[in-house]
Amino acid sequence: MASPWVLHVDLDQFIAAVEVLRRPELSGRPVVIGGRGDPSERGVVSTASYEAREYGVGSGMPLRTAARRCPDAVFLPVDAPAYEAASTEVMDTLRSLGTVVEVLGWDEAFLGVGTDDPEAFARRVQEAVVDVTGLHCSVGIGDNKLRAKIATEFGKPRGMFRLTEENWYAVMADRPTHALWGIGKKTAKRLAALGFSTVRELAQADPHHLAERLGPTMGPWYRRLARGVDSSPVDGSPYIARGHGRETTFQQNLTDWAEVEAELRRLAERLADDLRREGRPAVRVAVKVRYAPFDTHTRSLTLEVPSADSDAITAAALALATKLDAGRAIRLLGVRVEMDTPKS
DNA sequence: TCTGGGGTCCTAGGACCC
DNA sequence: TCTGGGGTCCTAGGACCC
Repeated sequence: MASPWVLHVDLDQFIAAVEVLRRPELSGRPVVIGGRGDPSERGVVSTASYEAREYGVGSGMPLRTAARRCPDAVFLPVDAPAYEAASTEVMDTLRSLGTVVEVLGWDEAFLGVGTDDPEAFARRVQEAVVDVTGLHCSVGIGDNKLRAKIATEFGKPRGMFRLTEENWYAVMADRPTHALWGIGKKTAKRLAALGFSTVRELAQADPHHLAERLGPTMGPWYRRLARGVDSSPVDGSPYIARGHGRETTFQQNLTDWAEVEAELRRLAERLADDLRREGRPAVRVAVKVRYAPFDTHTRSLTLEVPSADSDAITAAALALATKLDAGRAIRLLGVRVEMDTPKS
């Protein structure tokens, strides 16, 4: 009888790999994709090729910093449609293997697989993906999604790694809590202040103590993460967004209020287009503002009547804008909408 | 380091109602 | 009069992930 396994498939340097595929002359060179591809502009690195990472360039880093660290890198603009097309090709390939596929963004997916040889299945996945798309991936093999996801890092690049209840503590016990999926820098710091710096320490923490200090939901959840416990199923049902947002960071801060209103109109109209295409009305509208230098706020309202109408979304955004500080220079503006969540 | 854009989920206070 | 407890909705903010 075949056993249930979770495979986490993660494309290696996905965006950079897509760019190199269509420009083979970039192969082997440091390539950095981010913003509009101009490292003198405001923007951050989306993905750096392995060659660029050698210079200390990584995701989320300001483009200016990346250019300083690796002046010889090729800088390219983000081309979302190209990555979406490549992603679709990858996900279709995964589905063709006859497994449940849960998509996690452009370059990752969980597979629910019944097999007695998960490594052999992982190899089949890697071969199918590279044959069809030319892209390489790493595979994490786990007895649940959490362990599969964490395992992938140990398989990179182009490899695989198995992480289960069996070897969980051997692999993870002495690592910082930050190594867990769902614990970021802020939470790791809070946990360290409570005396929990490693996965082992967090796993052995008193759950009541954690609930008291970190909340009744989050506290016990962090402890489960540290123990590698996760019972969530691999869910292959089509993704239904809770909301959509559009935002722009300006190369020069905005100080003219007429420009602020014009930008909000544009963002609201784009969102209304998205909503109409989906055939779902918005129930809430929010405006986001980032004043110079980096002070971010949101204002939101619930619509009296759910709507996907461009005028209604725009009117809501402009009404919210009256609560902004017209005297301050603005670095970023955004509009987001939330839809009604269909009850399952 | 001078900090994008697209998302998800949790928390917490106040309003409001019974 | 000076005081309840619970439930739900609204709003703002924050943490995290890719």
